[in-house]
Amino acid sequence: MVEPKMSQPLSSSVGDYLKAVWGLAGPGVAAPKYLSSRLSVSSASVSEMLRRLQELGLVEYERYRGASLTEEGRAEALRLVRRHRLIETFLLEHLGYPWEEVHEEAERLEHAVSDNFTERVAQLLGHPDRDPHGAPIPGADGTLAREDSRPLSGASVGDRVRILRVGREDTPALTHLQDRGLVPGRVLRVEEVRGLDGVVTVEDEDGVSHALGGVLAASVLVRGL
Amino acid sequence: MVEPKMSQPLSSSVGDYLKAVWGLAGPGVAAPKYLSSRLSVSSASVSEMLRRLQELGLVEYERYRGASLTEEGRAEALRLVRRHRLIETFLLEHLGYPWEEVHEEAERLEHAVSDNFTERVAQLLGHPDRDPHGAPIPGADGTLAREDSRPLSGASVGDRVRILRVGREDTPALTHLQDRGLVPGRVLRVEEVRGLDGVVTVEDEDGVSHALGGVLAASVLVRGL
DNA sequence: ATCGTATTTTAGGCAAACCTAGAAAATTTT
DNA sequence: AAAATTTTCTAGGTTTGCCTAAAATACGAT
Ligand SMILES: [Mn+2]
Ligand SMILES: [Mn+2]
Ligand SMILES: [Mn+2]
Ligand SMILES: [Mn+2]
Repeated sequence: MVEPKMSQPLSSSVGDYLKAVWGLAGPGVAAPKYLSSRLSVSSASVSEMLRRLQELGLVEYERYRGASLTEEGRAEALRLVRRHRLIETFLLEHLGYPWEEVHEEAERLEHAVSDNFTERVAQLLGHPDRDPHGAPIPGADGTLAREDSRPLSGASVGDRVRILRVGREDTPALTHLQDRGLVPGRVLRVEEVRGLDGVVTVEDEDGVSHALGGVLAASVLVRGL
Repeated sequence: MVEPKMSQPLSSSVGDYLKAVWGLAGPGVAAPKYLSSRLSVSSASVSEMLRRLQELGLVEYERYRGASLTEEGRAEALRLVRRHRLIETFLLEHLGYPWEEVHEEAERLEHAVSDNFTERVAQLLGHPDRDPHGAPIPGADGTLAREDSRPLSGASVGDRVRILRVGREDTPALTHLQDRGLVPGRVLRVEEVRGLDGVVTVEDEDGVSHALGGVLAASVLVRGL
């Protein structure tokens, strides 16, 4: 149990740090270096913020090692992730945003909307369980569906798979995949997995072949058919 | 002409100050006292901010008198007002918010949404020209429709009028009016305008009478039928 | 015109987020 | 096991936005 401590609402910065810790590590420890590059902030800023987050009871922090979320920190991170993913879905389905642009807008809106807004959007959307990128949407109660997907980079030649999720959020990568129709729901057949450089070649439902570099292939999460 | 000066996006605080100056004064001068009470901020903070706004070229400021908007400041204020009013309309019509609750949520969201978001919402709503409180929505080009309404407090006994707009944004007042059906569009007959205390009594379309205090009556804007 | 009150400004502080430069610790390479 | 490199932390500084207390100015009333 954690002290209630009736805190004032947390800032956008605090929220983004918590999401970043959660995003990498789940229950594990996020290194300062990772947070620094992920949040585009100096390591000095990270050190300072981690000390403050510990002060606030949101992370456990050990100097020179990094930070992991407390129960309270995890709850706050999941609350933001829920907002983020519902907002993305809303932007796509109701405002006609292009698939690759929803993330950026959601990154700001997630800090400005109320719980009231969030739940009304959830209702409007019919309580979806995945966002436009295939990521599971945490429940209002903080539960998160288990993921049974595997990276395309680990598939074998001949596998027939369906894209379940795209684990990237930068616009260039999303645009690239979108242009080739490599989005959640698409069915692929694996033509080649090259050990040398990790390039994976797949054929889509229309018989078109696509070659993906190792890093990109690792972020395309699939499930066998 | 004002220097371009390619500024980074303005903060929420700056935006709310600009809206407050615009809200009172139009082209006139807003006194520090007014801004202080409207924004719930100390007069010291107001002095400081007005100096900065002048520095940024957003207001003209004369010590001990107050501030008025420059062209650039006015444009920014109108941009925010447009967002605010479109968001309110959206919250009411698409998310089912109660009439009296839309303002508060819009006050935060107006600072977080992009122009892209704003214009997509405008399109979704069919480019409305009034928000749920009857206030005109500025165009994307910064134009604002002329208002030909008069305060109910200035009406004469026997007048038949239609509510065009409610010029309040605090939830208690809005709830009070909403409960009595005194919202934009409603038609009323003026039964009494009491010189002594300014109380105005009106009869609505269902034959129900309502007495409004002078201040409240002044914020109900009507047009003769 | 002067007094008293109300308003506004100045002075001095504080907290949140960021930064750069340099010191310290950890890790990897030789 | 040193040395070299990388990572992290500390020190000190900046900007934004707020505050209280006290001084300066303006205004309204005698
Ligand atoms: Mn996203
Ligand atoms: Mn964010
Ligand atoms: Mn409003
Ligand atoms: Mn606002």
